[in-house]
Amino acid sequence: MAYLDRGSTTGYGRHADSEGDASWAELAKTGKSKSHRYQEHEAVYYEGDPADKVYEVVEGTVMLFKLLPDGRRQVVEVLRTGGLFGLTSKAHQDCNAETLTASVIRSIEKREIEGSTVMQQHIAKCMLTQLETLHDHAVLLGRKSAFERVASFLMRFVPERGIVGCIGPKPSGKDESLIVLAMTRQEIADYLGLTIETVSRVISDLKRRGLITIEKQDRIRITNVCGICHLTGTH
Amino acid sequence: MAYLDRGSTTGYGRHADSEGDASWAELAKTGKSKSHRYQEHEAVYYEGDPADKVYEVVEGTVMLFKLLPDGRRQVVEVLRTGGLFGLTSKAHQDCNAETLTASVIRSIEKREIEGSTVMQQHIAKCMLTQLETLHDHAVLLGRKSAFERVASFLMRFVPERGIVGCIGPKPSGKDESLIVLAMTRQEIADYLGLTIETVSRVISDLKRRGLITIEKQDRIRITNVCGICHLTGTH
DNA sequence: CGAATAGTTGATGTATCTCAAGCAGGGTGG
DNA sequence: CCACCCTGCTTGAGATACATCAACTATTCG
Repeated sequence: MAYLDRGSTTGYGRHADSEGDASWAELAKTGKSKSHRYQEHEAVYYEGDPADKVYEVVEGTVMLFKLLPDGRRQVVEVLRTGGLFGLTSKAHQDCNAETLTASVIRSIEKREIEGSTVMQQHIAKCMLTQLETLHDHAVLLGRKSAFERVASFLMRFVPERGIVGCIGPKPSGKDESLIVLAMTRQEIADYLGLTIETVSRVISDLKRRGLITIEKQDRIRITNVCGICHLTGTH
Repeated sequence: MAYLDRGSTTGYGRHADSEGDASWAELAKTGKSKSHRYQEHEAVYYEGDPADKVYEVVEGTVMLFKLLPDGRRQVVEVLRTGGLFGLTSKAHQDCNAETLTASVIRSIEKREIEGSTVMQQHIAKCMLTQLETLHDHAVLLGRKSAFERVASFLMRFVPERGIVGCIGPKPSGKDESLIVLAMTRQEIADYLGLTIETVSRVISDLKRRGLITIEKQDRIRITNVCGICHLTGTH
């Protein structure tokens, strides 16, 4: 695997990297990493905690967020299987980390990593993807309307669509996709820099326009993927 | 230098890392990196260009920005001496890179880096800082008011202040700082997710309140650093 | 000096927030 | 099993911060 891979086509928002898993598995065998099971909405660490470990989402979903003194919250990253977090150049965590769903998280002492080139390269690869995701998110937060934010958010869950070179719906029939948000309205709002009411209104409106149907609060069926994609502002 | 340094106290927005320079200088000696001088507001590369090099700001300031199809622009990073860019996991650049001031930029082919552990560690260190900066910026874009955004922006230029453990003004006399923005109002607006008019109004208001004085458009004297700091929303 | 460019200021519009009430689903206990 | 409650979500009415549109002013540069 090349250090700065020039051939990958990792999609928007995907942090997983199957190639890299080998190195973690290897470390796990040597007993140098610890896995731990977390419940839904359980804190992994808090901003300011000593930052001596690196964490990997083995299973589940984790969010990183920051709080302002008056209670305003911004979710800065949402990590899925394969995502790394706890990465910081400082002695203390810069974010809070909390599970969104029940999760399994593996942690490794940072000093263990110093010896492993493979690990370092895997971490570098993950950071590159995170950097790109954060760039896209800055555009979303700085320049997109509420509709565009929610549409972009929904498209994150549709694999192989909404990315460069998207070929549109399969010629065969329906352009649907069932997605599981695994986030409350409040978490979505804090991720998209909106209020819970605005998120709710936009979703209701998309429903009214026949672009989506709500199956169960956090399970949404996009009945017109292309329609949602065109609302993202990116295309 | 530890891979994931647990003792650094690099300040907000500072990407420079004097320790790492040695490795670049080393590569420069071997003739594997190229330096190039750029004018003010000259493009280094465009979004979609092949991403086969890594760049370092040797001197000057560089911004990375993204464009939406309708022309909306978001500046996603502002890099100063020591900052690295062109880092991406994909085959193509995800951003546009343009100088803000006349600059000297060094570039290295990505494949040259694959052999150098020192280089890789330096890059990793820089990415960690960028990740933290982008987290802070997400909070700014997602949750801060126009006043808080501009105040936070101004505080970026005041070294050793507005960071955790800030001890306030020196007991001796004035709490001043002269800063050089090196950005037009439009660039500031596109960085802060605002319009040029809003940026202008906020700056005028800060002037009216006696917190700053404008010396020359992009040279601002903060006459009350603590006052500005308390407007950032972070403290 | 005058044109071109960048920044400021004012008047008005509107997208999103705020505040407040109502609704739905899921679990609990009588 | 159903009434009740709790929590999360939705919807409405009104307020507001910021954007937009437009005119004006300051600065830069030939």
